[in-house]
Amino acid sequence: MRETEMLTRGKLAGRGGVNIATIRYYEKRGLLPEASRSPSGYRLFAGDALRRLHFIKQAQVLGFSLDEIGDLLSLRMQPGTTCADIRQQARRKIRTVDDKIRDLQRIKQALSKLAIACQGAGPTSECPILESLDGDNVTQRN
Amino acid sequence: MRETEMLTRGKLAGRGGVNIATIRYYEKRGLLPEASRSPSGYRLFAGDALRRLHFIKQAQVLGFSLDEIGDLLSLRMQPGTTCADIRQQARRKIRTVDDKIRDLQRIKQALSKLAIACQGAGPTSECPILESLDGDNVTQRN
DNA sequence: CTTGACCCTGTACCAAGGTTCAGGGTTTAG
DNA sequence: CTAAACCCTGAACCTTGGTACAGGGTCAAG
Repeated sequence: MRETEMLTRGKLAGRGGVNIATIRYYEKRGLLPEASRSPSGYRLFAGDALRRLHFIKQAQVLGFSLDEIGDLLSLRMQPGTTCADIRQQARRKIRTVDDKIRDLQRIKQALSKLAIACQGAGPTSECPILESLDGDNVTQRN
Repeated sequence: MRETEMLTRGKLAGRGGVNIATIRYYEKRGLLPEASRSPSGYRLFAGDALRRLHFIKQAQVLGFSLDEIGDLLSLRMQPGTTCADIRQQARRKIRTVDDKIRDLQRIKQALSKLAIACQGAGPTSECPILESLDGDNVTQRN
């Protein structure tokens, strides 16, 4: 293993595609590890912080809140937890992910149906999106 | 078709599982149709408002913003648009939905891998969630 | 040895999505 | 006829997830 390159806050932000202030914010929230510091007090992040940052951003797009993302991240990391705990947590998350996927597929189907139903060149209002999109047979967590 | 039952704001909120104030808020944002009013000024929603409310809540869980949900809803409804417009919009949405599904599947896989890797009863830190979850080969819209 | 591009901190501010409040009518059960 | 339980409005307030600012050090190029 070669010495992982250390990143300043600005570089980490740049590579992660986020605002520089966001890094400080995530660090404060515990989503990024507290960076070590240079003699002059500059943050120095190890390369794994970048991977974490990517993960956070990805999960966020999928509708996980920062708190939930914190949970996901801490599945690893916890010093007092057993593998069984982690397995259980992971399975819980898998279930909610599955639910989301199912709901998205339903939406997708509805949209496709709409696109197909809408073959003509006529005016709208022949295009019943609501009728296909709803129906309350839908996952209702929360 | 029997007369659809009219719902007051409170009933609609109750059946939709949302705060009563939310109804007013959605109405103002144009996500719910403006309700007709009783002689004394009480809102009266038709049954279709409840279906819409369900749809909004569902879509929200999936990471759509209220603005995007507004777009989805207005795919129908627009008086000036042609079917071709709608088809195009629908296809755009389908693509973003597909992306979300793909990302979720990636996360799910990672979680499954974690659950499997974590078969033992040992202590944590043998459970590398980050290692499986990331990898920057991930959809990066925004 | 200075100037521009960084970095530090604490604090203020912002947008989205709601929720609560104040002040006031309405309706319905007892 | 009155109290509880609704509903109305405008406006203030709250949480989440950031962003921006002020006031001040640091470091690398010229």
